Amino acid sequence: MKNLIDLEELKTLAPAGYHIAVRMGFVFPAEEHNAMPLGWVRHYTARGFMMQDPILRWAYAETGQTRWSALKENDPFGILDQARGFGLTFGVAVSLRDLPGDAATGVEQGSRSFGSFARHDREFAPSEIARLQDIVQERHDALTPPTNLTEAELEAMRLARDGMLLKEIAHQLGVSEGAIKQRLKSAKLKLDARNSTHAIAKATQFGLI
Amino acid sequence: MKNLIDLEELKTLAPAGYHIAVRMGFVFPAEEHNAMPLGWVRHYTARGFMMQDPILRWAYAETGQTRWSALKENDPFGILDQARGFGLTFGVAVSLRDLPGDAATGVEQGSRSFGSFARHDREFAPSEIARLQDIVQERHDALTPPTNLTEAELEAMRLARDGMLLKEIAHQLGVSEGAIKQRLKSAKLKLDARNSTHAIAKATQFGLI
DNA sequence: ACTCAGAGTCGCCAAAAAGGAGAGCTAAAA
DNA sequence: TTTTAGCTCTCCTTTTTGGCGACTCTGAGT
Repeated sequence: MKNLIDLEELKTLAPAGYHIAVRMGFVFPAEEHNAMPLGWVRHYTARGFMMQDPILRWAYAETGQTRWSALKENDPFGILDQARGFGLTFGVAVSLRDLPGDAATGVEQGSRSFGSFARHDREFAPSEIARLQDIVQERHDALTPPTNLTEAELEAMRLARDGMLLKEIAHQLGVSEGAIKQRLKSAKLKLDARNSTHAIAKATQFGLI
Repeated sequence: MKNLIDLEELKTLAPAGYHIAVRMGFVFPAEEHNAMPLGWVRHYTARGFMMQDPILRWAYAETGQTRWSALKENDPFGILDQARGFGLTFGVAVSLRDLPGDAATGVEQGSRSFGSFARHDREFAPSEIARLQDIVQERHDALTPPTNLTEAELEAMRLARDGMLLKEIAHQLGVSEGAIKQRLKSAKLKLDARNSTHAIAKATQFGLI
């Protein structure tokens, strides 16, 4: 899937780094964009900060926007202080979710997306925060998975993903090669993909296969 | 990539459910297997339990094995009690990581994998726990990514993943179509893949592209 | 009961794309 | 120097794709 995020704009809006997680599932997101400083990522990962991170804690619990500075009292491990040592001085987080039962998305349980953005020099302006929220919302919407793929189409894609030829897939599923072509063609159409490789990459990122 | 986990065996070992995350990145695992009860997943997700989950907290901080019953004193939100209402009565978690700087894996920062397993009727036996740890370790090892792919090979796969034709990729990168074929061929060899679609699926799951 | 639309299946054909073998060329490592 | 890995190219084969039409089945509406 093409990266639809304007990386230049994000680099301008959050010059010190950003982290975006789109459509969280049970525990993990459908897509992740991580441009936090490498030193911070190592520091953070090595210490397992994830479970104490006040930003993630907020993002899982709330919806809307917050400056990191508003989370200070909820940071017993001083993670925000340590982040400052990596140029992550001022920050803002946005979090959003589908409405539960939103028929348009076909997602029963609304899924959540959030982003965290940092700069070194000053607090974020309200207009910048609004734009960042829009960016996360756009990506959230872009990853709304199609729900009309049939099990036959998904199964054909699963086997193609594992490197099988059309004739092998056809034999394994007990149908003609033409039928497999038709299934993949239909899947490409539904996924708005240019070829089978593209369709399979998209379906994988959607968590469909 | 084929699912190499013996689902039947897991179903026998953890009849009430299991959740395995292999090779965590910053926030995101290379692979996730979730067979927890659907009701529990909804309950858990809707309430954002992830950030308070004593099992995840343990898994991010420790290495080895632990019974859920040993985590009770570290569960202020009573998540383990609530899990019991979904048949998740007895449980065990295992967590493991590469040694930092392990040359064999080529991973600078050792990555972490963990699993959580549940049954309704009794505590897990030590031999069962050992077997579960082996299963997670096997999967962890299976997902050791190859490190010898060149940037040229990765770039060709990225563009192919996004649906571009070989001639388009060649034009965009300013080389011949034959060169792109050669790069993909080399990538297929290194990834032990049967064709480009397979190679791209593998590279994606390894987090290489 | 009847028609209609849509989805799924299949075969055929021609064109496009991908894959495979082999060989030359270069730069860096042993 | 020899070796090795990476890149490039050409020629040829295999696979995939797109377009067409036809058949079946099912469910919705008339």
